[in-house]
Amino acid sequence: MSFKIIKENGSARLGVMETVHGVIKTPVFMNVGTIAAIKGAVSALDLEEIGCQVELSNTYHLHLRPGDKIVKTMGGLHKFMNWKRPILTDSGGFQVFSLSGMRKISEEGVVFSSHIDGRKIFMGPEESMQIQSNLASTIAMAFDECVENPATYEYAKNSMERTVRWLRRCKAEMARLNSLPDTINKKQLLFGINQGATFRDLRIENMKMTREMDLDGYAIGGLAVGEPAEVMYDIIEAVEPYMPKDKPRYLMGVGTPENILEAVYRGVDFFDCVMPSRNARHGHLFTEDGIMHILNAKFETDDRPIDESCSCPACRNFSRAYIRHLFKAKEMLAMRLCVLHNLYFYNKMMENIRLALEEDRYEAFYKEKTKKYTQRV
RNA sequence: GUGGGUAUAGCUCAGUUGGUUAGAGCGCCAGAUUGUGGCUCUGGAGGCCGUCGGUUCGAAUCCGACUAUCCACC
Repeated sequence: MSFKIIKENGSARLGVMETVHGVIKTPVFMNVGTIAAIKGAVSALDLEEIGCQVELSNTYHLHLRPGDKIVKTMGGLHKFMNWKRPILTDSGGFQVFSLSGMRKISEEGVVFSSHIDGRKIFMGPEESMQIQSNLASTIAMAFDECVENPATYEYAKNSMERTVRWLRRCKAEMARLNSLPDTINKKQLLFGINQGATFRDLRIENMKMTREMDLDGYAIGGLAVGEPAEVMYDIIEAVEPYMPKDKPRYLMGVGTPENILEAVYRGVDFFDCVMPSRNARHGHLFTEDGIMHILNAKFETDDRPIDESCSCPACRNFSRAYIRHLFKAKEMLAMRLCVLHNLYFYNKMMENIRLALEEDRYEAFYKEKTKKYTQRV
């Protein structure tokens, strides 16, 4: 693995990361396909067309179904879903806390009940690494605890320290797994995750300990969980000076186009978010002219595409009126077209961000786009 | 034509022994959604209670006629 910064505009960075599954140009948005498929009937075949560089899948979900051992038997995630480019697997830490009603956390790990059938499952740092090794993703995420917002200082501190101990165990386990003969991807990379809730000192303390471990990348987790956006930006600014310059930075689960523009400005390279795909399934679309609700009555006889400046499969072929009709009729094609559009928009936005960085005009670019992307169509 | 049933929101229907500004679900209109349970949540608009008349302090509710509609039988 190598990561190179090609250009800097203030804190914002234009970079290139080389992996065993190909090159990733940063800043990048990773397209979320939790269960090895993008929701909305979107396959790996479509991902190329909408400009996806990295696909993101989930340890927790794939462990429960079909089971990581089955994926390994099938030759790993890449072969299983027919996607040759980089894949990042989320560790499952977030899902353990967001999806399972019942869970018990200890130093060893977490006991939780499956959201599918309720059976009890244990997952700790070693289990998460083993699952991700079986999935054979390009990048594995460390197993962490995502603390709820708001959190008390004491809880956030204890949890953050435990996350660091878990990270050490993740690193050791990955080294062991990558040296085994039957491991599919022996060059699997590991990103650590910064925690500490909304407390600047905890975030910084955590980052100092995390960077000691010399990881392949550094993520900021536990944000965009209900705190105001200004708090999120403030935490990024607090942590950024302590993150290694020569390694990729990943802001987990973020966010709106505005959030991404602001975070790139503050030095973040990787993003992922369910927002473009989930909102697409509910008719909430992102366009160059702002946010559009395709279900609004005013689009009933609108013959124009969703976004007249867009070249996605939906905009090249279909009208607002037609897509609105598909939604009203609960036709799956409506979701598919809208998911394709929103992901195309996000990937194109990242491409435009990289172009602006290349041309040393990011600051003006992001201010102009932030204004446009937050208005309504 | 005869007998019986029904008539309340765009649709399907609740509505206590008659008692304030008549409700629900769906639909419609609008908003939310941030390391995904194809969800879920939050607001809003919308009714001359088929029509006319009667009983009553008071009628969606009781009575009569009419109209529409459904079922059965001629």
